[in-house]
Amino acid sequence: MAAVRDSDKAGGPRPVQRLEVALPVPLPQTFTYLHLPGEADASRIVTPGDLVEVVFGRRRSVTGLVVAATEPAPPHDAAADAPGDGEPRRLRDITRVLPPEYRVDADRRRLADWMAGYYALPLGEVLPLFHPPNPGTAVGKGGRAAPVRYPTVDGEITSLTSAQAVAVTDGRRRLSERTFSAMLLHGVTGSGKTEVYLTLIAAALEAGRSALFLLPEIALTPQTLSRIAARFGDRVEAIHSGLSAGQRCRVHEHAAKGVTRVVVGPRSALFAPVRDLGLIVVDEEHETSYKQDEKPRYHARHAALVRGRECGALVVLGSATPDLESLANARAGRYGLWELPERLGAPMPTIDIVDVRGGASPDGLSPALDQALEETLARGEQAILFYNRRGFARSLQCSGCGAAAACPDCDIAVTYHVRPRRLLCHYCGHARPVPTACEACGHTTFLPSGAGTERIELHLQGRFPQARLLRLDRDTTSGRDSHHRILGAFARGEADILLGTQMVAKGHHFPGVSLVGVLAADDGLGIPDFRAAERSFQLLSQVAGRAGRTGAGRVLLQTWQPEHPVIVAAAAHDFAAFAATELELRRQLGYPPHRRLARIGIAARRQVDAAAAAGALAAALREGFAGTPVTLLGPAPAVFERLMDRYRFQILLKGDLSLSRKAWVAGCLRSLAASFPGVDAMLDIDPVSSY
DNA sequence: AGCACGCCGACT
DNA sequence: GTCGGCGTGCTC
Repeated sequence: MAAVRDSDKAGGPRPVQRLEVALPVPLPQTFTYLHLPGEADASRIVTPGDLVEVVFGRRRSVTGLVVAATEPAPPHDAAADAPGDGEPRRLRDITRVLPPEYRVDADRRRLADWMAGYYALPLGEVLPLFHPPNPGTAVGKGGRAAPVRYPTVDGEITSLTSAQAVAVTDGRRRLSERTFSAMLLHGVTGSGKTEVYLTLIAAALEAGRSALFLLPEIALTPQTLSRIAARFGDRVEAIHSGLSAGQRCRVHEHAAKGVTRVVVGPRSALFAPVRDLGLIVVDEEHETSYKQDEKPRYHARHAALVRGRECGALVVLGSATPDLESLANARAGRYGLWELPERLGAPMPTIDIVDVRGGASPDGLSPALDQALEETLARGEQAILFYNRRGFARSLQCSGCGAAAACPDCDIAVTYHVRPRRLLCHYCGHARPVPTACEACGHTTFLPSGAGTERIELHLQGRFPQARLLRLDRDTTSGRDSHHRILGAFARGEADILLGTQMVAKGHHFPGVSLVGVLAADDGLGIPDFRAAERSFQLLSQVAGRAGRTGAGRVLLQTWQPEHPVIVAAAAHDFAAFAATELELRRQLGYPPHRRLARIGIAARRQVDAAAAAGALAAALREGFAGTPVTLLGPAPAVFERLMDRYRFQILLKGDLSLSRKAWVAGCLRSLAASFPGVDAMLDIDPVSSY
């Protein structure tokens, strides 16, 4: 591993390159390595953009990005190996140069730089998004990745409605201009957004360009993939969670070589190295799953707009319930707007609000919903019931002292599950048997309080014993593909009732469903988050959209707040009314989209440590932001103050943070960790929730 | 972030 | 007596 090979048999030392390499570690600097072109495996001369494999610290193999490289030159003086001043240190050689398919080209490099700056991260920390794990390990050559084949779907729609045609015509024109533009495609459920996407993708391909099609992982159903495969055959490949590292490498290489022209996948698919990118589709653009909830905490929708800008592509954001930020951008003229107001084939379902005040039963079905369900089943039609809490009961209360069984690590009541029978913490996964006696007072009887899908399932089995019932929640979808299996079985009419959590709301076409029942429509409204209303409206609209897509459909919203503007607007299919009310509220409170948000989380094993660090950080930030338009809120204990045996505090920053201010905040967090050992701090730019 | 070194509790 | 908990220190 010596940098200088003075025993070269051809005579004279070999030329060496000095490389500045960005590595995936939370350190701001790059690292210097040496490379000897033409060594062992005839490795080539390296230029910025190449990926290399290096030994780093005690790690055998880390993938890094070359950000600077000297010309190959004979290694002469020892100073070339030493870091300028101070203690001279022998530099390490890189282990390997990855094949050219893995180079980060100029467009993607600009995206990486933007992400590093915008999210205040070292370049190396966004780097893993840009290549598959263990790049270059794909075995075999030629051939397509095996899992791309899906059965094709017959009866493709070939004629467009006039609203679709407007979008497609405008989109084609924008594609032909080969400059960046962004469009918001606002189309109600069943209005044919997908047909617009597919037609535009076809147009991009005709023009010799490539396309990226992003959608939430949960929407990556065999149904969806079949439809895309039917249209684009072997020019399309999908990325999803089921792919092995080797398969991911294969997709990556095909995209880089220009064989694959369309890449479909969840947020991570945005970084696929497709050539001549002309179109990026972000379907269900309001979905919060586009925000990654671990480092790097980026938003794929935002990053998609930047990638589109960097390569002159058309970016289409589609939703039935656009994110209010996207709506504001469209209204401000930063995005164009296409609207598909009409549902195809069937009218919008009628939505009735059912006031359950005073009549709440633990089983969750009002007389009105019970009757509607009975009638639906009698007609041989299908129903979906939505209740957004899994388990049997929200908590298990001691009937002696009233204490609810708690998680030892989270200061949260554990949920009572019947199958299997246990107490489960929904935050950390802690599970324990149901106690025979109260841990606090010794009483031996308990009260299951608050409903869950298991309890409702039990009730339905008793009430409609002849009905075939499927339950869909995280507990029934633990196995591979069980999620798709349950949805597929229901779509084929193999069950009469689908009961579940928000999983039942997400993009699936159920032709036989004529009734949707929402058991607690106001459930999400009490969440202490500024986006609670928006989430609720989106969820209610989405689940309502499952009803009657081929015939007459009916939706019942059970609620304790029948006059709540979110419930009223959802029942009236009135996105505009919801948006008007909510945007005004956001304006008054200074929340997005009127002002931007950044959230700082501080966590420590001991409460005093977290509190002290949060206080010190807030004081430093307050001082730094004095006289600027940035407002600081906090520090305050997080909504769930203790999770996973860690006490959590938070600070919110409201207002536009310049790149340099973000970098300054990130620096404050790093020095905080240094002066408060055992304290973790993280910065979340544009958080998707404020707690 | 890994990954290894280093010093205090409950077990074969 | 050790196995192993996670504090802390470093990374070209």
